[in-house]
Amino acid sequence: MPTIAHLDADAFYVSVELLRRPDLAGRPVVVSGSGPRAVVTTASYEARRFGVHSAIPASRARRLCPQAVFLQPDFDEYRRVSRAMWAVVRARVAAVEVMGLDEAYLDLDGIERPRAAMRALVEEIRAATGITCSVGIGPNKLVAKVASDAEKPAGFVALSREQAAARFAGERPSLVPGIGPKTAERLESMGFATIGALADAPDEILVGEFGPRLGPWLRRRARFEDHSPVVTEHIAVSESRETTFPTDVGDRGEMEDILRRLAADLCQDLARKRRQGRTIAIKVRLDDFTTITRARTIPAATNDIAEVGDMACRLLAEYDPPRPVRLLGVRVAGFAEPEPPVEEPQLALPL
DNA sequence: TCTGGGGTCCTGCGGCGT
DNA sequence: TCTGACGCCGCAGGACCC
Repeated sequence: MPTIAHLDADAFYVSVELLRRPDLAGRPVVVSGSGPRAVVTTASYEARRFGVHSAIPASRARRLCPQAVFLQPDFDEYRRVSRAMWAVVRARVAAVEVMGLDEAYLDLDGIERPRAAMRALVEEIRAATGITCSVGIGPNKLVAKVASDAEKPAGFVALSREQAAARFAGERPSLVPGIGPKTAERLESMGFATIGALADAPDEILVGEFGPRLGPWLRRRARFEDHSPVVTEHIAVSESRETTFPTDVGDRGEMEDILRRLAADLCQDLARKRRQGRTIAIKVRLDDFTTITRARTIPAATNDIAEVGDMACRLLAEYDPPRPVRLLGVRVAGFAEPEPPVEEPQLALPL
C-alpha cells in the first residue's frame, strides 16, 4: 500500500505578504487585483470570518470587510518563496508532484516513519521560509488531499481509506476534489446529498445520469478509491494568454490590437521554451458572460508572432462578436515534440 | 452585484479514411 | 460499387482545479 502525503501551504499569498509586513499579522488581509473587475486571490483566515474567500469579486470583499488590508499580488515573490519551499521538500523526498505554487503530493514510499518525517519536514519548511503548511497523509492522493484540507490551518491528518470514507460520509459531495458545484447540484437533485449516499449509489443510476465513465468514477471518488500516481514531471499541452478589460470593448480594431499583443507575449514565451504548436485558438467572452472559443489547426507548428496574431484576428473576424467583449484570449496547443530523435525506427502503421 | 488568469480533462459531434 | 462499422482527428463547450 503506498503512502502519499499532500502538503498545502496555508493562505499562501497572504503568508508571503506577512513575511514582509509582520505588522499585519492578526488582521484581515486580502490579496486581490485593483481593477473594477478584480477578484480575491487569497484571504487571510481573519478575513475569511467575514465571508471573504478566494474568487469573489474584490468589490464585494471591500463591502464585506472594509477594515481589511488589500494588497496587490506580487507573483514574482510568491514564485521565489514557492521555489524555496519545494527545494526543502525535494532535498528530503524524491517523488514530488507540485500542483501550482502552494501545494504538492509526496510519495513517501521507502521513507521510514512517514508521519514523523512529515512533521519534521513541516518544521523545516517553516524554519527555512516562514511558511506554515497543512499535511494530509493517506494511501492515495485523494485521501491525502481531503485530509490536508480537513483541519487547516496547520493541520496534520493521517487517515486510511476506510477512515476517510467514515469521517466524511456526512459531508457534501463537493468536498471531494473533482466534484464541483454543477455536479454536486445534479447529485443532490438525484437524492445523493452526501458523500456516504454517493458511495452507496446504484451504478445504473449514476451511469444513466453521468455516462459509463463519469458515473462509476464519481462513486469511486466518494469511496476514496484512487490509483493515480504521483507524477514528478508535467509537460504543458497548451499555453495561453487572456485578459479581461476594465470596461467592455466594442471596436474591432481595438480587439485586434489586443489579440496581437497577447499573441506576441505568448509567442515570446513559447520561443524561450523552444515550443511550437499547430493549433491556434481564441477565446471571446461577451458582456453577458457567454464564452466562445474558435480554433484552427495549421499544417506546420509555429510560435511566430505574426502568424499566430494573424490567425487570431482571422478567427475573431469569422466569429464576428455580436455584442461588446469583456475578455479576449489567445491559445497555442498541439505542440510538436521538443527534440524528435533522429534515428527513431519507423513504427508500422496499424491497419 | 457580478464573476481573473492559467491550465487540464471529458464529452459529444462531424468529417474522413479504411 | 456501395454501405456500415470503426477509429482517429479536429473542434466546441463545459466542468473543474489552483
